[in-house]
Amino acid sequence: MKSTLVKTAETLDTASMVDGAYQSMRRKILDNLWAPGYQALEQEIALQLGMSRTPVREALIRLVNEGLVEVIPRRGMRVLPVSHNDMKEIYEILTALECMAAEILAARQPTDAELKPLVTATKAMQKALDKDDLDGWAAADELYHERLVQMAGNKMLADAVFSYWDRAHRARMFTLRLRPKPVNSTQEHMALVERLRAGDAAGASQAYREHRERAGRELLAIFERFRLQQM
Amino acid sequence: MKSTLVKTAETLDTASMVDGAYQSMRRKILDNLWAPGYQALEQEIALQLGMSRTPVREALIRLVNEGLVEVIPRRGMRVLPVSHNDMKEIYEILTALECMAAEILAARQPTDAELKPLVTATKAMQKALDKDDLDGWAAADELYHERLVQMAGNKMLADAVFSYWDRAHRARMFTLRLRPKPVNSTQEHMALVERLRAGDAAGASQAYREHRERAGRELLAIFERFRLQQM
DNA sequence: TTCTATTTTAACGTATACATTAATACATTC
DNA sequence: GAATGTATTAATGTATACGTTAAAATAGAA
Repeated sequence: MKSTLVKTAETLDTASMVDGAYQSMRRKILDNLWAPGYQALEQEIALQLGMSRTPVREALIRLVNEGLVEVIPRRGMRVLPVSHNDMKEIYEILTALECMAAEILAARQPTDAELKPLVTATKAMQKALDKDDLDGWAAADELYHERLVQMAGNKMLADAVFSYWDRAHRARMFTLRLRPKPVNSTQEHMALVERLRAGDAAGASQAYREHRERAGRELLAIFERFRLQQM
Repeated sequence: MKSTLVKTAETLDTASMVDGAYQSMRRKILDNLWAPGYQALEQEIALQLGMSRTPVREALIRLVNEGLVEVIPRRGMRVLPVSHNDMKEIYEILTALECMAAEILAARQPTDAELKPLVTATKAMQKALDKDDLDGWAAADELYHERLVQMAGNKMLADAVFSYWDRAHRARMFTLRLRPKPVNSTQEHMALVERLRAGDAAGASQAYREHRERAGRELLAIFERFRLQQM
């Protein structure tokens, strides 16, 4: 029972409580604090976040749309596990979209200056790899792909890619330490940069595709090796 | 001022009022009853649909996510126009996703029985074209593409495609009578079916791509010819 | 005991209430 | 008359109220 509803520290930084609820819940899911299968009632969440059910419900609608949770009528919301098949579907979509991004970018003949962030990110990957800093490697890898997708200039495409990344994020983090050390990644990334610089759309697309298909294969192989039905 | 809130005819057929509100608004937008730029307050819509603001708000969140409307703090919701650039972005995404669908399907070597719906739809297109029934042609064309995308078996990909179709729907309908009669469509569709039957993934993708890129070019050309900034 | 019928509970979906605040209208000053 | 400050209005964002109904619990019968 709250006497007054003032904005708490948790919600102060965001514009609205709906937004605060959305970000807070999304983070909990991505960081695996709310593991796949985790259930909670609207009321519980509202209490946890220090707000009423209304903004929580509205935030949940967004999360449902993004495929991160489901809402079961009297069971509350439930964090959706990602199945082997989900993973396959997501990687097919990402392959299609990111290849298109690479192609668009190559067709635009980006200058060296434009391409610099990609080179920088690749160097950071190599440096992290040399130090056996897998988290650092993953962060740099993500930055590279993020930049590349953004540079293509198709905002909707970038948003879609980011949304699918979110869904696969947990699995990617989980497998990070289970798969072979990504020793070829640096050279693959640089090769792609070369194609982009050369304005070779087909080559860039092809390079990206092989890169992505290998990543997808490795990830799905781990699912099978560890007999994971979902995660 | 309503004495009692009973379910009206409009909402009876749907599970929930949120769903009813969502479908009703979506339809109004796709059918251009709520034209691009149309504005309405939550309260007005609620009154129109015979419900309170709550389900209207929740339905609006979904429409915002799908990119059909925006909600401006004190101006109510507004139906989003689709700009020339939006159109370009949407067609790039659709090209990527639908080509991937064609490729996946071809790789699966679909049987003649499986491919039959595509052949049927193509025949319906030709028949409609012979009768100068453009609406019939468009419906059959849409069915063909819908089936193809569904047959690829990637549910998420299909959902994404449908969502982007929605956004481009008004523009497609508008240009239907402004562009050259689609005399090559039948033969292009049949050619694609042939590639699918042959299990030629690269060929299917390529065929789809040319088909889509031409459609995109024609549509964007009409935008320019008629000096449309948006629609 | 086990199965069925009934009662109770509680979570949700929706409606309503209310405080906040942007936008407008109005008044006042120079 | 223009510009600035104040009062009013009204739409939203959020909280709360409430009826419905699925699920759980209990009671009763076989």
